[in-house]
Amino acid sequence: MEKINKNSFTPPFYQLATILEKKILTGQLKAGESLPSENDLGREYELSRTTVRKCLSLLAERGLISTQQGKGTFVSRPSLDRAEFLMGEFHTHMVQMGKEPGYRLVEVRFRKELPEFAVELGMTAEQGILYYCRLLLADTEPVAVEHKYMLYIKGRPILENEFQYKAFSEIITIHTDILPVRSQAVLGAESVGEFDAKLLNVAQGSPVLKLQQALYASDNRPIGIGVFYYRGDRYSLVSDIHPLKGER
Amino acid sequence: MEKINKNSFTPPFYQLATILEKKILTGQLKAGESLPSENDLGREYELSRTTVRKCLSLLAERGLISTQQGKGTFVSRPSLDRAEFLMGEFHTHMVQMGKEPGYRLVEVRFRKELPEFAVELGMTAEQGILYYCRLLLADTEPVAVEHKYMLYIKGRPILENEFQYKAFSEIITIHTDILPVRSQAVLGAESVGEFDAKLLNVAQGSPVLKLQQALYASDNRPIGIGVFYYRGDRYSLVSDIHPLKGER
DNA sequence: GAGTGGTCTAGACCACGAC
DNA sequence: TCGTGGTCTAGACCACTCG
Repeated sequence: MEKINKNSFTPPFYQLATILEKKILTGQLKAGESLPSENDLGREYELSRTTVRKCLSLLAERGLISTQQGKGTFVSRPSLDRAEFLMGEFHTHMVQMGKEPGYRLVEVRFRKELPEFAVELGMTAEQGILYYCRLLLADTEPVAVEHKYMLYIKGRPILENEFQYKAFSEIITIHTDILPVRSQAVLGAESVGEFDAKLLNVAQGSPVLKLQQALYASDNRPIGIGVFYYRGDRYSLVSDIHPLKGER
Repeated sequence: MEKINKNSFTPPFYQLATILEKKILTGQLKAGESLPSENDLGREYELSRTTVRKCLSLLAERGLISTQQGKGTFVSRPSLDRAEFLMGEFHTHMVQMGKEPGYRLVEVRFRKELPEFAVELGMTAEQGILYYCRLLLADTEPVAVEHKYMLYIKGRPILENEFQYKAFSEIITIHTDILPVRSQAVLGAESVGEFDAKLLNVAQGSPVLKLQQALYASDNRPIGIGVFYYRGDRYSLVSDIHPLKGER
């Protein structure tokens, strides 16, 4: 049996995690089987129960095991064949990809009516809608178009440079004094329409990733809605699942 | 100051998390600011440091705060304007959506050569390739096509019913005796080709979500590659970000 | 050197599931 | 009733950052 090296720079909880992970990956522990109890693991590897639990929660986060109170800890089924796609801010993402992010404000305007899809999401125009449209660039090449609609309440003027980096939820707070507390995003594939195709410099009907985001106030009323169209040939999401490293 | 109710069924670490979350959402704690130290929080709310840390790790998971050893704990910027899309197995996903999942095996065959995109990913045909193609259905309607390529090594016969539910990584292990340990998935938008369009019952060139998955052995060599095309009009991914509930 | 987060221990009580 | 995971405490040592 592999032992814990207490003099290593790799902490014990992490060492134990890699040991258990190996047993799962090599089939010594098979899907559906139960692990030894936390107390047993503690005795076996001479660790406190707290440390064992920290290790197990690490494996649970990665989807390798799951726990059931009163019953035990069990090896999960899939582990691979899973994918997790994270979308942060465009700016951050481009920097990570080694590209120079850029923005071009296409239009800002006050609207009296909402587009149909926003109404379907339960949004109401109330005093009006503040709309803006931006083009997102990578190394000066267009990658995505962004359309945003938010409730217009305060008479505060709009400053162009606000749209450069600020997050949508931040802009909404400034302009409406309403705090968004919940957001929902839907990701799918569509054919790009005429207007957006021109901005993106692609043929009408080209495939795009569509991200529709809705921000909700604490009373569950939508106060801002955004739509992004990402060029299918220039933008994709990546998910990586890899084993724990023996050392950190 | 809000206090911790030690008689509540909601555990203290969770109560503290909702208190701190509220302070962040309402702007009492602004982005970039530092939280009180863990010891201070413990004194303030009469909790042990362990409990305070459990609460902070919950908020960190949700992206609300981040910690820096030796410096402190800080409020993060975005919180909303973030999205997390999880893709599990088709079967599970359909059941969650209240649909009846179904599968139709279109083709299984032995190939001597790999398609170009698989070669570009670094895969080699070696003794040959086992290829299969499935149609994924929801309530008998086609939703996606799946193409899989894996190394062929053992002379083991292929059983049709193996492809019904088993995960790709499992099938690979059975047929090659090689354990995949890492997977990478790329998600994007494309126009569907003639072959897949017919299977999906859509017009050629219709927008589809393309998921390309590669499974790697421990020596970092790709041993299996899969491609999914999901109908853009019938499949999308959803991400929800909501505040902690005061009660559980 | 003082303060911060990161890790670990030993022991306690609770809620749940199974017998 | 017993074994399981879930939570909490009080105290310890370490690694890192900063003045």
